[in-house]
Amino acid sequence: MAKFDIETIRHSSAHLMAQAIERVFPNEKVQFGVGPVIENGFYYDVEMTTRLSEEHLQKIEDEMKSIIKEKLPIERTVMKRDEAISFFKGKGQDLKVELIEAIPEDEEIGCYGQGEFIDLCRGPHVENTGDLPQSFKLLSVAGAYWRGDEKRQMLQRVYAVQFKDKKELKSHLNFLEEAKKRDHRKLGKELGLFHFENFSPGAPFFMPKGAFVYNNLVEYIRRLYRIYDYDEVITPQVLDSDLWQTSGHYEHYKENMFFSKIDEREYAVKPMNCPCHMLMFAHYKYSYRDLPMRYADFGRLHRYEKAGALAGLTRVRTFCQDDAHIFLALDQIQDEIKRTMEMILTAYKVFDFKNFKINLSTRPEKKAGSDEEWDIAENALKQALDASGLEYFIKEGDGAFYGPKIDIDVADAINRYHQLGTIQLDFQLPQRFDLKFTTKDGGEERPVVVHRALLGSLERFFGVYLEHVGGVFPFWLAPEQAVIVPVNQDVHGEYAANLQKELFNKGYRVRVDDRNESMGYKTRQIQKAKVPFMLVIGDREMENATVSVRKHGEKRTFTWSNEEMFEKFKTLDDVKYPAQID
RNA sequence: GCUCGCGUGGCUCAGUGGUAGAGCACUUCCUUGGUAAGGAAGAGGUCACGGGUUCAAUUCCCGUCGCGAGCUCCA
Repeated sequence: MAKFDIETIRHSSAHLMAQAIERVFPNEKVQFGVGPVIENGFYYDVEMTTRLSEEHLQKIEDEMKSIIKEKLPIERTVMKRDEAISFFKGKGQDLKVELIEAIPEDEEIGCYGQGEFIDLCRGPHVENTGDLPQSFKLLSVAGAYWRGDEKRQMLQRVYAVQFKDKKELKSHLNFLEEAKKRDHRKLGKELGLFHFENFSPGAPFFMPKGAFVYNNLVEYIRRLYRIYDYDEVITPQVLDSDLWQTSGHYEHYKENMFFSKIDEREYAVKPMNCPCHMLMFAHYKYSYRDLPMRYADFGRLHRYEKAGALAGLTRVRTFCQDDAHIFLALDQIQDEIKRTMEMILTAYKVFDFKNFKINLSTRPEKKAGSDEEWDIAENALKQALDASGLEYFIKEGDGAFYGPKIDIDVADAINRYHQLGTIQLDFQLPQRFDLKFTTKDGGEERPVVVHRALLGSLERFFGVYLEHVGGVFPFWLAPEQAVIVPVNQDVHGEYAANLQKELFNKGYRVRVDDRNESMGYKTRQIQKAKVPFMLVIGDREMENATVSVRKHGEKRTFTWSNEEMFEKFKTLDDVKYPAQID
């Protein structure tokens, strides 16, 4: 199978699927849109009256396999534009005609045919349907706008995965299974961390255990703030629309905001903290000596996201960011970026994210600010990254209109990437709010603003992290760190309760399971709750001042003396304290 | 917002044009147990909501809300 690369195989398989669809529905006018190769497979967009279901997918898949067995030769033909247009018109393939019309006049039109099926295509393809491996699977069908335009009709998009052999296909399907098991929505419900209610779509309800973890994440970030010299502020939830006019959100972001009218005044619920921080900076007069000034804010944000865009904790309507805005002079950018990168990577290490991609996005076509400012800003970001020695990628033209940015995508335990941290330079807001600071020579200068977040949205991070650890929180974050199980409640219960008290007084979250249930039952429950340690206490342990330990996910047990346990717990818990500065 | 699918006790899910069932969880009793379910009994549901068809709707149809897979969006 080394004869063709996987791209070609997937591409030809897309044609194969189209041919199969036509055969499975001989009495129907099936129109084809585009059928490109994507990561792990391919899809084809079709327009037809039958709504494709699971059973249809199976039939199509079977038909594809039989076309492979027919070993149809795949042949390329070239047509002139007019010829191609009338050919596809004749076949009723209006969508294809539209595609051809979009091709420049002087270009020749390539087509590939296999048996009765012929498709517009640039190629390349395998030489024979018999060359195609059967290592594919049709996964799903979903709506997709023709040409990605929400004003055009919606087609049915059939998704498939395809690999070079069955082994790879199987491992990919296993990966999908694994991902399903780790789904944060599932884990959140199972572990009693959070859930949703119909009364407020896109708004998670964090139950006590979930709230504990959530707050502990915030506490960790606060500890970093202490070291990195941030000042936390608290700002209002609802502000007059005039403010959003000034900030530009009213103009650019109105569709995503919640409004309310009271006392004949229009208010908006804040979708971002930045305007509040701009007001704070503008409220007093500051000197160059005060910069950089760092305002951190865990304020609650609300953004109206379209109903169809909501998804678990990854896309919500109410959330909070580990947000901060840094006010600084132009020549302080580079140092500050370096510092911020260091801070971000410190946090990722603690959360056990090992791989990440750093992207630097530069000026887009539609941008605010002068080219000189952009030069300074982009160079500062570049130099800071270069100095850090980290590998990064440049995304040309992908910056925000108000300034360039650095995004960090981290890989989770099953190697899926998620964008978490972001560092964005902003020239716009300081201007809109007419921010100034006094310079050394007594003059005035406009500060630059850096928006930055380490975890991004706490909600989203919670979801990503929950999937990363598969629901098994590390000791320092676990809502329940250990459960003590007395072998016999009457004999060992009191001793267990005393040990629990001692651990409680040392600051640990430990519970005694004194329910009238068997040990096997309790073990199962504790394992399912993914508690880091189960501590069993019976005669042996009472006598020797030890505990029988079972770590989550392990079958074997071992013994710790109480002293060893205290020591071990302390080490594991200390992770939450970031390294101190020199 | 759009397309398709889904919505049944707290959870996971069966099921039916004649108003419902399992397992887990919960309650009580028995059991005093050494590492993934000891035993028994019991309680718990306007079958998401609103309308329509029908003698009869949880089941069929329409609408609303919510969820899921995508599309679009994510200055």
